[in-house]
Amino acid sequence: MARPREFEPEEALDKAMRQFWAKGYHDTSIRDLVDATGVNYYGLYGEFENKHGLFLAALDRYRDTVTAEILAQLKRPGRLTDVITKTYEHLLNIGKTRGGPIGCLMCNTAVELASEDPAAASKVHANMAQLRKGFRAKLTEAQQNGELAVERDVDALAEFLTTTVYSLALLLRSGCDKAYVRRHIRTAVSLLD
Amino acid sequence: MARPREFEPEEALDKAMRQFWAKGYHDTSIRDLVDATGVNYYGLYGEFENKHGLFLAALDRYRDTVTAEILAQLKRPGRLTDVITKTYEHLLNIGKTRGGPIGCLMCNTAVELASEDPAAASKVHANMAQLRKGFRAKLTEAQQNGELAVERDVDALAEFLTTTVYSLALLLRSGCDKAYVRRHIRTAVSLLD
DNA sequence: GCTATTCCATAGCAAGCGATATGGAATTGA
DNA sequence: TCAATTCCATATCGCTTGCTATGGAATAGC
Repeated sequence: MARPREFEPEEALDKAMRQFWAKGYHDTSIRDLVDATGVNYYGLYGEFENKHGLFLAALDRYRDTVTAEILAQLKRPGRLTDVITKTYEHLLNIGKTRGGPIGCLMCNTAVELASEDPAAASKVHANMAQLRKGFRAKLTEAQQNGELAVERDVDALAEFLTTTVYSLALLLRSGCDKAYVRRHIRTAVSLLD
Repeated sequence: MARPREFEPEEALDKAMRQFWAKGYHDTSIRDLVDATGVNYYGLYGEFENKHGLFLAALDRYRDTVTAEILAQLKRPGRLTDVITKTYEHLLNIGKTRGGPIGCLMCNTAVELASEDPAAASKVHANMAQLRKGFRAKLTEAQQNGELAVERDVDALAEFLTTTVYSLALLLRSGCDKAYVRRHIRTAVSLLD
């Protein structure tokens, strides 16, 4: 061993993630990341290969924290529409900055990079698949409980509810007020009645 | 008069619009725009004030062409669900490049710029309002025809259908296949039954 | 105390950015 | 025919980009 590093990798990654989340990939510079994390170039490039590597790590971090929390919300017991609504309501409370809501990193990345960055696109789709799986589990459970008619297409509904997560993030990021977003939640969830 | 210009402003704007549409604002350089339009710096800066001005003009151009076409689709006669479905299907056929679909310029802009660029955000919201109005007219007509129950909330549905336009664009841009997008259309439209 | 090793801080690199300045080509009216 | 005007083509500006190189500070084992 020699001189110990003066930063916590996970903490730095968390701050980098928020930076990318707020400003996107292209509009975030290495200097921005150095400022946001408090870690210098050497540390950043030692821990992650380059800007792109740091970004991919940030996407993983997002999955492991934000998406994981959404999935946890989905697994909480309760009536189908209540749990789904509460999960969506939870989205309204994440990703806030002083400048307002910043949506969802995966949604932002889907728009900004998916068509030109296969590695990022892959992580975005993996995230969608995780959400879909979570919704599907809840929907299947509801069919067994009799809350959801057995003839409903659980796969199609799970896809729809997953896309709605992204839709809500889009509305938030584009600056729509919460009342607008809540109406969308109500309308989308009414599909389950 | 003196030497006449060698480009057509509308044609150049159309090409610039497609460039921004495909690659976004930050990732499109002036050189890209010069290459895409065939117009040199002098012509570009003479016609539009700067990069940002050209971008705002591109958003207007998008509204006047692409959004106008969507609204025209909505106004065509036919049963409510048929017209809405066909309008959504129409979205699958626009914004294609060799590299695949590029979604919707307004949706892309909402994600990339709305939080930092008030002028762009304003145009995005105006576009949403236009779409909402178009959907609302069709929904109201359907209520009068008896196709849609009078107790349904036309405003909430119009908002929902508008957001769905953006959702579909998001799915297309993120690389989801058409079958996936079509299932989303079917599920969303089923809300009107 | 000394050397080896690892990390921090900063200067610097080539390349690209948005924007502008310059010189010549094309067209007009006199 | 020739000055005036407008446009095209290109060189160039100051600045930022992602990334690297360098010199010194901090720790470890000996």
